[in-house]
Amino acid sequence: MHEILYKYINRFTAIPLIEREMELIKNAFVLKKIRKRQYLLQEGEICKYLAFIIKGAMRQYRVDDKGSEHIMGLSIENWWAGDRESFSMLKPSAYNIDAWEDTDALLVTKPELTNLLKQIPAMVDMKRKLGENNLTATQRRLDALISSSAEKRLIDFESTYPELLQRFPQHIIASYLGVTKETLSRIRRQLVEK
Amino acid sequence: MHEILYKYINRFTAIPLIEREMELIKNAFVLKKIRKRQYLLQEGEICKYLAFIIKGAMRQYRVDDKGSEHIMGLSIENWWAGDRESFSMLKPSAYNIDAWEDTDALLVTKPELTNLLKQIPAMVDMKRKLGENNLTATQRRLDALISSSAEKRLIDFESTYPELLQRFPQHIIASYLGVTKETLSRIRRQLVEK
DNA sequence: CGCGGGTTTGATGATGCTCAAGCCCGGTGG
DNA sequence: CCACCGGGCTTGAGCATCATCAAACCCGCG
Repeated sequence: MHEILYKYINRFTAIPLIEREMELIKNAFVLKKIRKRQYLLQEGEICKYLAFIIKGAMRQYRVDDKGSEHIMGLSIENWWAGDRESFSMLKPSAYNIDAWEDTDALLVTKPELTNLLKQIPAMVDMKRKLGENNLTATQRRLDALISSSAEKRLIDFESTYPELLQRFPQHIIASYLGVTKETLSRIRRQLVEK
Repeated sequence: MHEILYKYINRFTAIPLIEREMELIKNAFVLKKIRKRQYLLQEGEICKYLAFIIKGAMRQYRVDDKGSEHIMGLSIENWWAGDRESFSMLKPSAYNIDAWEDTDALLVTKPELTNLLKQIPAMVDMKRKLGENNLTATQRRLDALISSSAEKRLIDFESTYPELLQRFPQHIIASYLGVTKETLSRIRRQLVEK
């Protein structure tokens, strides 16, 4: 189970994990099975765990005053789930995270992660690069929202995240892109008609 | 000149800077005066410097195919300027950064910063928190874009960044919020009429 | 005085939302 | 085997929001 995580970490660093480090990781990351529709985090709670997804699919979203959901993030195998703001600052989260498919994830708490970072240089590398990638991805999305049409955002999304397209229904993708499901449907038709 | 930076760094850490560390910082951060309208970074270049602003105001923006500008970030005293994606990954930037007012900034290169991080624990703390804050701010902006009206975005902006309101003209703020200057103008009138 | 940058206003049109209805399809239970 | 149900997707009509384009205005400054 944990081998997948070791491999993942090694992809980020020039200093591969050694036996002792894998042992530490194995103890810190606990396997949790999360059923479809089950919450990993609910609005108002502090995000206690970061989850590395072994199998399955999760979504992070906010519910507005009118009751509609807005997707902030989607994650599948080999991705992370968790509200980093709440996790790192120990503040109540504004978001919900739940499983869209039955999911196996490895959970780690903040104290345990901090501890690992003190002892495992490879994980420091990973964390740094992960932070960079995250910021980059968020900025791209922001950029697209202020400067591109919904059509362009869809095209970009399809080429950037083809894996996600096949795992989540259209109304979820629509919300991620910042449009309604009806609008997404119409945009898709227009694209086919070309 | 560098004292402001020392103070800034100390705000992020429980381990205050010592004499020797300040010396290192002083050598790594070079003062640069940037005239209004002068570029710190142009699209296509690799972002060689992170800039800590001592005095003045800068903006980061993208120019789309139609030639209109989209503001990605604004910074004034005690903030940073620079394209983190380009800086950390050494990739050509999609953005321009220029001075909106005559600006004094302390510039640091990536090798120098890396070196400082190896030697100064306080700066590691600062970098971590800065990263967290940055991601948080970007996520909030993203959230607002997919789930709030332009009116709510303006109200939030005014209460979150009152300093910026007084330093940048409305058409810049409008672009930051993802609307045109005309729309912003009308929204403001509506708000006054209430 | 006139110029330039910034802001406002108006008219018009595009884009995307809302609400409501119908469709498609893969279960599930009679 | 069929009827029905629910979730997801599509379609249409009407409406709200916002962009675009053009013009006027305002004001500080050379």
